[in-house]
Amino acid sequence: MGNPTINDVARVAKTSKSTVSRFLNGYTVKKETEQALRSAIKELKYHPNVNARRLVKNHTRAIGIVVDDIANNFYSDILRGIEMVANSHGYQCIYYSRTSNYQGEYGFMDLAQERQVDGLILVSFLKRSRGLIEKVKALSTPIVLIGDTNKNDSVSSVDVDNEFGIREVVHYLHRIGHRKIGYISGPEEFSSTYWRRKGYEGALENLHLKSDPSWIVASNWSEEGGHRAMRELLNINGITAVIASNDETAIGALLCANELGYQVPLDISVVGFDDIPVSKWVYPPLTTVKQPLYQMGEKAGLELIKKLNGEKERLPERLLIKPKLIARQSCRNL
Amino acid sequence: MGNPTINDVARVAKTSKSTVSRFLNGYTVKKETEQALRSAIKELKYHPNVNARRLVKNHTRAIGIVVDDIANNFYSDILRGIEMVANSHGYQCIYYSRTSNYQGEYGFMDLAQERQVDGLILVSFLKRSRGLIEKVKALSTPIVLIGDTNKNDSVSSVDVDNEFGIREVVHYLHRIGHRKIGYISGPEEFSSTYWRRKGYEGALENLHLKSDPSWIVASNWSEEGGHRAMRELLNINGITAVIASNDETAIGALLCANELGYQVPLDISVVGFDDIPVSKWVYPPLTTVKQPLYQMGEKAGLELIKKLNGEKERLPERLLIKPKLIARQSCRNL
DNA sequence: ACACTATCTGTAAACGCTTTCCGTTTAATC
DNA sequence: GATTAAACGGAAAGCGTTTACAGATAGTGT
Repeated sequence: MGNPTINDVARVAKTSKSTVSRFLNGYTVKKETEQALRSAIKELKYHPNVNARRLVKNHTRAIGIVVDDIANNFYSDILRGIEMVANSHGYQCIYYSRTSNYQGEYGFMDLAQERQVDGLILVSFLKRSRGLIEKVKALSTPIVLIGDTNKNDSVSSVDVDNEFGIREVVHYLHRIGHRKIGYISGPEEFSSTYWRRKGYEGALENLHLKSDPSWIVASNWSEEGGHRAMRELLNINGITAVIASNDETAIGALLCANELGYQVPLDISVVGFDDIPVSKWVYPPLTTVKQPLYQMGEKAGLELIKKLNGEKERLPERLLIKPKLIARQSCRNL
Repeated sequence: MGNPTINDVARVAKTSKSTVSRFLNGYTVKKETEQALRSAIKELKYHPNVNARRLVKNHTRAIGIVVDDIANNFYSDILRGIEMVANSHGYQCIYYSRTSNYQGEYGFMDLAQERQVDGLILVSFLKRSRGLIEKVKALSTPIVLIGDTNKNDSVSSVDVDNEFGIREVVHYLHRIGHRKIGYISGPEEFSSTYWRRKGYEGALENLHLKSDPSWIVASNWSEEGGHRAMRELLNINGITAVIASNDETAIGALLCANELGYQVPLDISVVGFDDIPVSKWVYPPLTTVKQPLYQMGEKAGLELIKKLNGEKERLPERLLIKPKLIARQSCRNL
């Protein structure tokens, strides 16, 4: 009827349950007992009850990965990265989708508080609700954040080096001859908007390129927003390239240019940021900055596991991963 | 130091632990005790230890959702559907990604055997390894399959009504004037290949349309395969439409037609199957059959929950959900 | 033969909860 | 004031593990 327990295998292997337990946990037992144990386990189809084990061990060897929405596969490489390092350290991953869950946005906190997981990785590129960080810090569970985070959050986090990424773009454009470069910025509430724009402005200054406030137009990271912003930028005399602070915006810009009779990259170059899957399918294939998602996942996983392995009181760390420029066909050599 | 337990709550609320437990499990208690309990719980930040509870209750109120690969978001609406009904019945979902997991392809079976979940939903459109079904049937855990399944698997499953879907396509094409229709079939190892082709042949017969074995060309559900198949089909004299048995193939066909100087839909109409996200972005936007993913998820979740709720010995059921034709611009009215 | 480690094994308590049993208190109804 | 029903307390057993601790067994050197 019920499932076989450790007692059952002790009985058929003619030994005690502590020996069985020890064997199961990797302690050495005599050759003969080992064989008896193995055959008993096979015969009974025994599998340890993980709930009992977790109860006494007071840890689960599982980490919770909470995403805004499982249906959003922008993250998928991050998840792969986390799963990779988690598994190789003996941890299981369990996923929690914030938006689709009826316990609501904070439901994931129960995962930790009810001791279903040992630690949490929170991956989110959406705007965080105010107070999320505070709530999360109150958790006694180790946690690391991936995504749009601030320096002073005092929670461990990993993010792309946004400033570096855009700086690379400017340098690239400069190298291939561009001198008057426009910029489509993102929504102010994201710190990555700040850092990306800083990368743009810093690089311009570094290269002694001219700059002008009117060359930066604010937008909202949507295709339609990119479209509008591009129309403004196209009015600027002598502009040869525009950098959009994300790919959707860049695609909107592409579309706008086309509609207005500009040829990309002949008449104007455009570059994006993120390297979302479609960016290579649009026409022309978009030059962009690839977010190092897999590595971000790895780093976050590693950081969490370090915390879990005794280094509990380790200070919050903020890891910035350098992204890579992917040159495709949306920029012209001048 | 440690986490607060039910005993602590009892102590500060000045009641007994059995009362606390009863309260936590939804039995009615006096108004005053309820208040005392609530404030004690809040004060201590008490959260029940789910592992202890699962141990004694011998169920977890969790269902495992195993997918081929979390990174593949073709499924995402299925997942949403499952999560929706699971949550509304008090079940938690935990995801397991087969390919990315180091325990290997069958690692998900431990989820059940170690009693981490009460039931399993296996969603897979990839080719299943031989023996998977057998292994899964040996599990004492309730299970339902989503995807490419056979009638005689004797496991509950839900799938699209493939035959119906393609039949709809043929009728649609017939209605707008097409009479000579080609078909690009899929890999033989999928039962959906069989049913879709059956839908094509059946509809032709129904409508007293001419048919010919050479109008059906086998392919492999890849873009490149669709490309090759289309080249053959385009040689047939007087053909006005071709049905591809999935969207990738259809896109390959589109590309091929373009390269060969045919205009879609002017010179030839093409329709796909699946309604993958890109299908609306290609040129021209692809007419296709939308898989009812969300509903499939719902149905599967419901079926599993029925099994879990006592109806354990219910016979395996096979649910076929009717898909819907999405008419876009890749077909011409003749 | 002996003592002496070094391995291996069994006993029992513990983990945090649910549940049952039963006797007691409290409140509601007539 | 008597009767009934609802809520409660306390104790105890049990869920399936792990883990001291102490006991047994084997292996070694004298």
